[in-house]
Amino acid sequence: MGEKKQDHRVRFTKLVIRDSFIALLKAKPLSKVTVKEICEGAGINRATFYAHYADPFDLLHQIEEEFVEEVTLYIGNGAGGELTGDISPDAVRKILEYVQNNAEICDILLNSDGDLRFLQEITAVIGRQFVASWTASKPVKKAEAEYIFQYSASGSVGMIQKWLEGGMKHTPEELAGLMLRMTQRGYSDFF
Amino acid sequence: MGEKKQDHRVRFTKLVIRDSFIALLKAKPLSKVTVKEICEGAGINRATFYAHYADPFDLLHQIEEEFVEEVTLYIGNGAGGELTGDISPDAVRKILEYVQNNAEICDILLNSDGDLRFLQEITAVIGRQFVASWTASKPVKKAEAEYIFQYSASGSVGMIQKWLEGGMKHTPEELAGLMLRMTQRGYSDFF
DNA sequence: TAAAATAATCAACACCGTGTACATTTGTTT
DNA sequence: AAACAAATGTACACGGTGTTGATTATTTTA
Repeated sequence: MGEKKQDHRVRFTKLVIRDSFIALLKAKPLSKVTVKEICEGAGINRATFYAHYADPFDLLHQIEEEFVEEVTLYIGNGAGGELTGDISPDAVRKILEYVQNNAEICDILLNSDGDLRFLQEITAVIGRQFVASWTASKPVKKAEAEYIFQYSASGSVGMIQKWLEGGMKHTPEELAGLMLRMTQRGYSDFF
Repeated sequence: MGEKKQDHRVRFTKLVIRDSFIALLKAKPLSKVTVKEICEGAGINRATFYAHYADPFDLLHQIEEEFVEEVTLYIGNGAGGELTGDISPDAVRKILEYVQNNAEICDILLNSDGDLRFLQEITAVIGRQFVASWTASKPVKKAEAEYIFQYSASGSVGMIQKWLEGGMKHTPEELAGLMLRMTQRGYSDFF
């Protein structure tokens, strides 16, 4: 957001690099993707790559950051922004729709040869939202709370992974419903 | 198990390689660990490494396989082997104790720069156990079942991750109790 | 539109880890 | 002691890396 509009050339370059990179990630793990390959696939000089990214990891991180930004945006204003004590079904649905619309990248980031650090980051983001929602409405036994939220967040992300893996045969609404049901049921005993 | 007892030299070599490797993994991600480093740390010739492993990934996979073997072993005979319909608290406790006793490797495999494929494998193993336990005792609505089991398995593994991350300040019993409580509560509504 | 600024290209370079080969030395087993 | 297996040392070609400096192309500005 703080970024200036970039040169058309830069926009184009970053775009082809990104496309080539993702195409490669569909076929092999990050660790085996070379800068050379990326540039050949993008039809770009290798020196140009280094003008924008330190290495393929750096490139991946930038893609991941974009993703986190988008998701936290959706999380922030689910049904309108207010904390109801329950996680807003609307927020969950919106996130799932976003995942659906970006299935290609999501599958790469969350499944197969994805980045575990990133998975933990996403899980933490979602977990934090659970914490915010629940501690606002009900008192929490601190000791157990962390584990419970972690359980719920990991479980939710795991559901999303399975959903992606299976080709998203269910609607975001269906999945959101199931997810909230599991989550709230898990909490009901503790607070 | 099917392996013959190895030459003392081989045992020693594999041991020092493994130790050196793990030490490196504590400091940097697998993708940045070189064969050269491993051998220098192990005080071993590079050619010797290649006599036993194809590359560092291969080495990691062998370590992971050992781990999975152990865990599936504990899962199989929790309270004695029979399926009660509930997941045996004893089995869970034993797994957690194993994790505790091998905290160093577990932390490397499951947290930080670990292998996402491996995480999914472990999750699948645990999920399968949930399936076996529950479908044995109660009828399941097939459509939702997969997601629910995935949720529970991911949640459980997530709890273990957090436990490791925090330095295992709680006993295996405490964690096992919390885990089963979350899991069974999640199911109670569906079956 | 011309000039200044920025981006991409091209070619060349030293560097380093890789994987393999083969002869040699060390140790294990029979 | 002899036969075998494992580890060492050395050397090699190969390929990707990251950087540099000069050149060409494109965008911005004055």
